[in-house]
Amino acid sequence: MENFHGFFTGSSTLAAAAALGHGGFHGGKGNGLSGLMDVPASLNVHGGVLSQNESFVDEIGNLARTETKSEKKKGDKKIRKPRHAFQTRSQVDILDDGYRWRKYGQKAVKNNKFPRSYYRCTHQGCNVKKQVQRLTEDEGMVVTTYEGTHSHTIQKSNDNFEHILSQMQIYTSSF
DNA sequence: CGACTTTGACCCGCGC
DNA sequence: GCGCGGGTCAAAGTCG
Repeated sequence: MENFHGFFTGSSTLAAAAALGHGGFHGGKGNGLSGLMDVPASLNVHGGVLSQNESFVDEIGNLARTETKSEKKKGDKKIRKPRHAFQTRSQVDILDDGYRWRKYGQKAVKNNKFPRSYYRCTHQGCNVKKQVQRLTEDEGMVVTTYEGTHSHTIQKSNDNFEHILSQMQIYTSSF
């Protein structure tokens, strides 16, 4: 699972945890979420928000889309950055992973009554994106999809996130 | 006043 | 070609 190299810089614990999930997540179109795998875990996020269930899915993105329009004119490659879906049971959409995110869009998605929010890492030169989406079937479930890899360290104090990680329990019996 | 959010418009790929 | 759906832009608004 080399794709998680550098993912969540400064917290190899989560990278290792994410490596547990080998999802058949067909990203992009259709009911991609149906391919998510559940990895029972317990976690406290944001100090007070309860999480009872989580799952990780990694995807080697192979969709035909370049990142920006400016690059698009010459970019003929169909290579896309790996995307990593992170499913969490939480009452809030925003999981504070230590990075600073700026919201740049929100769209209503089909087959889902909740909108999907698009965020970009505000660190200069870091074009990591993430999208946050709540499931219609279970509004307590939030899916966060990361795209790209952070090329810098976490700007905020790691303490909170490390605390979260320390409380994380990954059950590997399913794999 | 700077950083961030909101929101409608725009762009693009894809299926018909 | 057209319409639809997903993703992004950017101006205006909001907040600390």
